[in-house]
Amino acid sequence: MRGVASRATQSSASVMPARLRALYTRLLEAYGPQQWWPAKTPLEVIVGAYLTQNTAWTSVEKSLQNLEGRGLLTVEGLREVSEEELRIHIRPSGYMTRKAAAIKAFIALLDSYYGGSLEKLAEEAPEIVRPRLLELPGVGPETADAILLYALGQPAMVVDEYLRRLVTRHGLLPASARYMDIQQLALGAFQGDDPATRRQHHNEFHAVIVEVGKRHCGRVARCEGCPLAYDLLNAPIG
DNA sequence: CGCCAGGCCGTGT
DNA sequence: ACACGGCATGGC
Repeated sequence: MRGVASRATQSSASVMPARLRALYTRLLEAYGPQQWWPAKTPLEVIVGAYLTQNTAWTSVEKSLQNLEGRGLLTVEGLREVSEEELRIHIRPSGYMTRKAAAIKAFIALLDSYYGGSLEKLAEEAPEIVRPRLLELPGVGPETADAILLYALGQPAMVVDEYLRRLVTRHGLLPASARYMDIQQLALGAFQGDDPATRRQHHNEFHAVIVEVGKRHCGRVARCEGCPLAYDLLNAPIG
């Protein structure tokens, strides 16, 4: 017997996902499908996911071009390049020491468990892949889920700072909500859909959330060009 | 100039 | 378990 708190939680468990889905629908109608991730290959998605950690995407693009121009945006290229040289190429995206080591560690995982094949990695069950990714240096829950969803085609749900603000500021979850709390809520918003549709919604949700964040013009004041972004992300708490 | 960007990690309570 | 600072660089 768990009392009123339990009943309140169970009630929230059904209504909050519906409210979140309504917010998602508004965003999608306002901004349109985003066709994410902005990359040509799964490996480019993965490298981009590392590089974009706390970093503007424009900076990531510079690094990706540095790698692409030298033929290093391949598994073999990243395997053969020295970590020292890799640092130089990814320098525009910051944290070059950590990120170079992290990317090297991913290639090492790919080689030791999957024969250097991203296809084999994608065939592995996400329940196995996610914890393996999380053991890697420089991979937290958001990077792991971004790789699962956008590079490996799994129905993962990415929780970023913008989604956290969306759900807390609209009172769907308390400000103390953790990553997995928010992820469970977001997964619940689409659990009625068939798997393929669900994966597509997960894809578009994170994509449109980031698009809103990009257009938001800073988090303090209302921006003339993006009133919807302000309303959805900077809504009064509760 | 100061703040921020599509986080993660080590350390101190 | 949780808060907090450091990590590097470039854009605005």
